[in-house]
Amino acid sequence: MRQSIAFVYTLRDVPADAEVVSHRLLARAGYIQKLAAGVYSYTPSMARVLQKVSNIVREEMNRQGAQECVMPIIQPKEIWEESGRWERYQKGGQLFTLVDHKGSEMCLVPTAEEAFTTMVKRAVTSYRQLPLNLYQLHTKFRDEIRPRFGLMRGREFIMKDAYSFDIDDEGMRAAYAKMRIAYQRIFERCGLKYTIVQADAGAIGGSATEEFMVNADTGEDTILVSEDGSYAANVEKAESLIPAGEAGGEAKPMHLEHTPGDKSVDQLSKRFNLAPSRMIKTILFRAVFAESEETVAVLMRGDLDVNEVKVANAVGAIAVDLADDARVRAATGAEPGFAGPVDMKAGVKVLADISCKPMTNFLCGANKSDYHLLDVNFGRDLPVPDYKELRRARAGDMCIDAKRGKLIETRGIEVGHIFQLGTKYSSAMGARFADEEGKERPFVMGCYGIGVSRVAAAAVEQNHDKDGIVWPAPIAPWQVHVVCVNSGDLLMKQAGDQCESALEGAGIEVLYDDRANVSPGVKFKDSDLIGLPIRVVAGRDVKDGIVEVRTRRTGEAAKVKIADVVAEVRKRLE
RNA sequence: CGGGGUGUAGCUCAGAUGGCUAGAGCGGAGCGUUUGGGACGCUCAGGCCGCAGGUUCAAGUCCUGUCACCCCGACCA
Repeated sequence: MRQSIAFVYTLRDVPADAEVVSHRLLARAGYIQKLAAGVYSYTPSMARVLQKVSNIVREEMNRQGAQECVMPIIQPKEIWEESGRWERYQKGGQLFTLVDHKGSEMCLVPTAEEAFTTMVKRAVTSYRQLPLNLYQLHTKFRDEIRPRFGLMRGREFIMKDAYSFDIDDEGMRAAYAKMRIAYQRIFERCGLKYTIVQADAGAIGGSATEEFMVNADTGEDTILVSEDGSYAANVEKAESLIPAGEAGGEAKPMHLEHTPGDKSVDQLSKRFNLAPSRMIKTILFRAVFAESEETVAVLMRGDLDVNEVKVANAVGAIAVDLADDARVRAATGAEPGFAGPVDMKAGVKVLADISCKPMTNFLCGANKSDYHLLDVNFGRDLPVPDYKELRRARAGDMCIDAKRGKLIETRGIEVGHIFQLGTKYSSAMGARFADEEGKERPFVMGCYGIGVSRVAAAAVEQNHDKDGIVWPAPIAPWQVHVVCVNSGDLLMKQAGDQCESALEGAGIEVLYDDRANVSPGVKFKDSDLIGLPIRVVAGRDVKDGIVEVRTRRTGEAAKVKIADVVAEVRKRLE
């Protein structure tokens, strides 16, 4: 492709709204343009990158026996009501909905469990037709509460989504294992360094689920990894071992203490010279359900933090968030900062983290402004609560298997997520088949997503330098950038043309900067920015039949005869 | 949705206390000089100052509303 006629351009200035490096570089190098918040146009060069990623995905999916489909992007409300997700997604504010001319409600799909389940249930009636794994590469829509970071969190994005249909759990696990292998191969082939982590299933549902995280400091997800690397989990899911708290001793009588203004564990620790692990903090949440809301009080040992995802799962809520002051007052009858589990108002669900279980003679809020209770004991002063694992694991905690060492915190970009769904959708939607005994059974499903456009952004996030993008060769829009230093110089022009045709003849994709009247400096800057793996420069040495071949990542360059360009480029692409 | 902020040329931005015939740099067009790291000179084009009201002799500037976008927080491939 010749740059003199290609729609390839670069920007000198960084668009004001570009914050993360992938967004800045993709915009400056002419790969993407923003059309609306979280909505991007892909230029020809970006389309090539997306094609590369898509093809890798396709090959590895097909290799595992999955079959490609194309599903509607606009879907009727009905199937979403069948699965029960219309309400949930709308409540989350993430569903793009529209109404057609006759008043029917539709949505732009955020994911396609319903459509695939419907398609399969209409056509598959017997176990003999199973297993199946169907997928598509298509645009998805989520009206993100806050789109940001360019392609990283768009409202419209390209996703590969796959759905497996099996006879039983064993089949589902086998399908899951295959997808896990496919994903490993895909991300390796894309040249990404990644970590597989245990994850929370969120709105998709299901049991075992893992995320594929591209390692990047700018990632939005926090990951905890054991020192030996064998345990890795999203912080939403992570578990850990913690030192026992300070012992409280034999039960003493409970008493009220005046604690004016002391709302924090720190302040109380100082006032009573009491270790935070001797206190229980009571954190109030608003739990959102499909048709209602509830106040939930979570009891947590004073030196530990609450994991909100675990709270939501424990109560079966769509989401939980910190209660606002009004809700706190309604639940406790006191100002925020003095909430406690003793005599909590009716209607407030009380949960306790398991770390609270051994505690005796602890300190907690009194549900009375400026007062706390000391020497409180479960069973005597308040009912024994429902104990759950609600604690947020932290860096420095011991891995649940202590032999693996302590947990280290890193960050990642979620590019893939695989789920063992079970029969959540098939049961809800009446998707059944006849088994060997002729009995009707729901499909046992799995679902598997890869953010294709996000993979491209993550690749840039992980592969760039001060001058621009450094594409991993397998997903670069072209393999080689041939740069003619001065297209007005006949010899240079001829050498450039020769390199272009020799490389293309060898099946190597070439972007050829043949622009006239563009200074060499500009061409080199643009070339660095665009970031193709190999650069071939037709410059001052062409009079001797020599061009320069340079590797973008290392900057290492060699002078080679024009006749040897193909061989040199091939060597470097390996 | 809550909190903060910004809308002026294709892009990045400047335009105190209202006086504008609206600017700069970059980018673009033309001519010429350049040609191994965003080169130089001359000339030129380019603006419903986000939108709608209002105040005023006078509004890019003040007021009201509205829309869009960005940042910080709760959601996800």
